[in-house]
Amino acid sequence: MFNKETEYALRGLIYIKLQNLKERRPGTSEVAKEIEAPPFFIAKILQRLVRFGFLKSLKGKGGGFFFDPDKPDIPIIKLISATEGNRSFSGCSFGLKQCDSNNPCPLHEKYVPIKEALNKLITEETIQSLAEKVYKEGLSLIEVMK
Amino acid sequence: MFNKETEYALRGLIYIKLQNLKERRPGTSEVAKEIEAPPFFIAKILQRLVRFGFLKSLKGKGGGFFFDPDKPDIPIIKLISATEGNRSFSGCSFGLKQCDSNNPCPLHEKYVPIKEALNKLITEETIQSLAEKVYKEGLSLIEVMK
DNA sequence: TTATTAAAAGACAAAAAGGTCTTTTGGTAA
DNA sequence: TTACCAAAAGACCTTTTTGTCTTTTAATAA
Ligand code: FES
Ligand code: FES
Repeated sequence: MFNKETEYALRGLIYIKLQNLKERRPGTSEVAKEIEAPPFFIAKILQRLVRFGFLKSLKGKGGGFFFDPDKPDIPIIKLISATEGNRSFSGCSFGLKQCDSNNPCPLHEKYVPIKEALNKLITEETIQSLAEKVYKEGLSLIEVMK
Repeated sequence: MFNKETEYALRGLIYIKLQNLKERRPGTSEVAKEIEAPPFFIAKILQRLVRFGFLKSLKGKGGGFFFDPDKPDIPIIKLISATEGNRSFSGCSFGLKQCDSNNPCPLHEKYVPIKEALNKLITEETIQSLAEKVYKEGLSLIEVMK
């Protein structure tokens, strides 16, 4: 569905948001551990997210990552655009250069509604809304033994 | 959506099916040209499809690729399993090791219906049904200038 | 039976994705 | 003001995906 970078970014951002609510600013190694991502890789990904303006960071003792409380919520479509380019479900499932009802592929008719549902999902849900869901419903960001 | 190999395989198989209906057996270079795929790459892909049993082939003069008329239609989920492994939309969008309603990710609830629609699509449609659609509706397998 | 044709096989290579590590820079706190 | 800490930057590596090419094998037709 999404690539690894997007998955780690999603889980990482949600973890950071959750910690921010507890007045904490987690660092790269904590995030890596808690979302089960490769430590150096998540470090690089979080750096990129800061450069993109999704996150803020502080160096040195007590440093770490946090959300700017003044900024609006981040729809995950924005995250996906940043991590994988804006291909976000606009393309043709069949490989045509563009998905166009004037030149549809044989999957077009049935695929378009699915694409629209996906686009709706990633437009409506935000990092913050997902974090809230995790918090309220006690969900896990990693595999859990039952 | 799908990877390149799957896309080329899909378009290639449909093109071959369409030609078979006209009592023709296209070869690799014809298929490559008609679906706008890299010639050596589609050659390799078609070879694999023959090994998987999706297609038959004949060497030498008048040779080429064709479907065994005695075999049942091929649902595209089978093609996808062959080209990309059976990950076919069973996984978690969030990157959890498995998509499980007992340990759902925050996207689970809204993602599951989409996944089901996708699975329905790729289970119901076959190479043959798509070829028929292309034939009946005069669709194009490549980009078209209008 | 020989020339020709076209797929099969498999080595090779470029590009992208995924991941690791070291060095530098900018903060914090004692 | 120094010692330490943690992110930033960027080089480097591995694996997977995508693509190319050469050689071999098998079929056909003259
Ligand atoms: S043209 Fe292929 S999905 Fe729309
Ligand atoms: S658990 Fe993530 S999609 Fe089902």
